[in-house]
Amino acid sequence: MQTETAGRRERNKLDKLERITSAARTLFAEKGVSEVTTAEVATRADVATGTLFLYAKTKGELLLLAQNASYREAHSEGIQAAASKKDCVAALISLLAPIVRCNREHVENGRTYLQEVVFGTSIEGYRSEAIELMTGTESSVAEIVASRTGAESTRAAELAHVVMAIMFLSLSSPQNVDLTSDQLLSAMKLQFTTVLTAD
Amino acid sequence: MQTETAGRRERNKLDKLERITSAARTLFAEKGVSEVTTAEVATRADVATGTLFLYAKTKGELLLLAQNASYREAHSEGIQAAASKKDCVAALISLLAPIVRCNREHVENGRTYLQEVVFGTSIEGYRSEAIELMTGTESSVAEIVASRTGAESTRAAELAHVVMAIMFLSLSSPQNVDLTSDQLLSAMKLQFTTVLTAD
DNA sequence: CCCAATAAATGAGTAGACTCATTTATGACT
DNA sequence: AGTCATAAATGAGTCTACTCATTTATTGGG
Repeated sequence: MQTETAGRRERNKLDKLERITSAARTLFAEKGVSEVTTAEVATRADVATGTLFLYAKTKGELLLLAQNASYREAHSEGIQAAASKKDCVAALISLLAPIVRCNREHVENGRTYLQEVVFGTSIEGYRSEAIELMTGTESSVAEIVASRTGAESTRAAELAHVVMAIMFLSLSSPQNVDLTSDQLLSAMKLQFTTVLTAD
Repeated sequence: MQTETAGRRERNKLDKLERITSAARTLFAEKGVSEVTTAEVATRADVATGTLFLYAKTKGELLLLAQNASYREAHSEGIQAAASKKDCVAALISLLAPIVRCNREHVENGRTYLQEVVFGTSIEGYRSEAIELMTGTESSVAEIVASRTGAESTRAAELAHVVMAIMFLSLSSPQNVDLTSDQLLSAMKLQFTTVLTAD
């Protein structure tokens, strides 16, 4: 007897995951990761503390769980916005602007998200998902570079890697914590131009 | 009555700092940061746990305290080695090779060091020292770029920033944890070339 | 030399992320 | 329905970085 929806067990898990995700999102947005305890998230999601760690192995994974969806959405937005731009740097900025803005909705959370992506330790789980998102973005960058400058695909891939490095450090650097998204984008634009133009 | 050496108090502090630095260096090198507890370091340095945190505000600062000297030395070595190189990329690799090797003496510690530099929170203390070291290295890079390519100083500074970003991510990326120093340097060289040559 | 002022050291205590032995719920099979 | 096997949930307990009220040491002045 296979019902349309999966079994009770599966539905329960989905429901808990949803409650946890939503609790984490709300609390992190309100107070910032560092001011939220895992116990708080558990309480708000109405699960035991142990249960929380069944759904996210660490507090860092919890942040990734809470934010990955937004980054995915930002990525699609960026792809759409970039499509119409002819100039390479302009296209790159259009592509990355939504990601930068997403990251900067809450500076501390955004920086912690990146920290978790690069320095986190979980092999599978939400970190892998985040890494895939980044890889996907890097591919989009490579495609833009290749199509707008006519560079060969290996060179485009190298440049894409550099572009991602620039974005990563711009968003992470403690020197930039007080900059707005637009200021960050200007700074990034300058570096992209430096890197992509002969002289 | 001003003796040659400072007062007993000052000498005691210096001595404790030396014991703590050395204990941290040894233990971190032996087991890696994550496998060493602050209590262990305190015991080995023969101070109380509370005392440890008088000398380094966090475990991360302790790592910076333990490693900054090595990085400073690596930087001087790099400057020496780069001096004789005419080619820009070759000079950059010579400059940065000692730093990369220093960082890779122990992969986990090296990555944690960088994590601490970028994401740490202490304003003054050993983190500032580490940031100054990085800034100094970036200046050396800028100087090399300016002198070897004839680029204007603003452009050289931008390129230096990019070069540092490439090094930082090369050393931090989880994808690179299994690469040797030489493999990392090759990968970096490729990216430097891509960025510094017109096409 | 003694005393007050100040700096440093101490270690029991706290907070918070995470674990794991036990309990509870679900599903499969008769 | 009843029984077993298995998956999931639970929360008391652990571990460890870090704090802070108390104690101890140093110094400079009378």
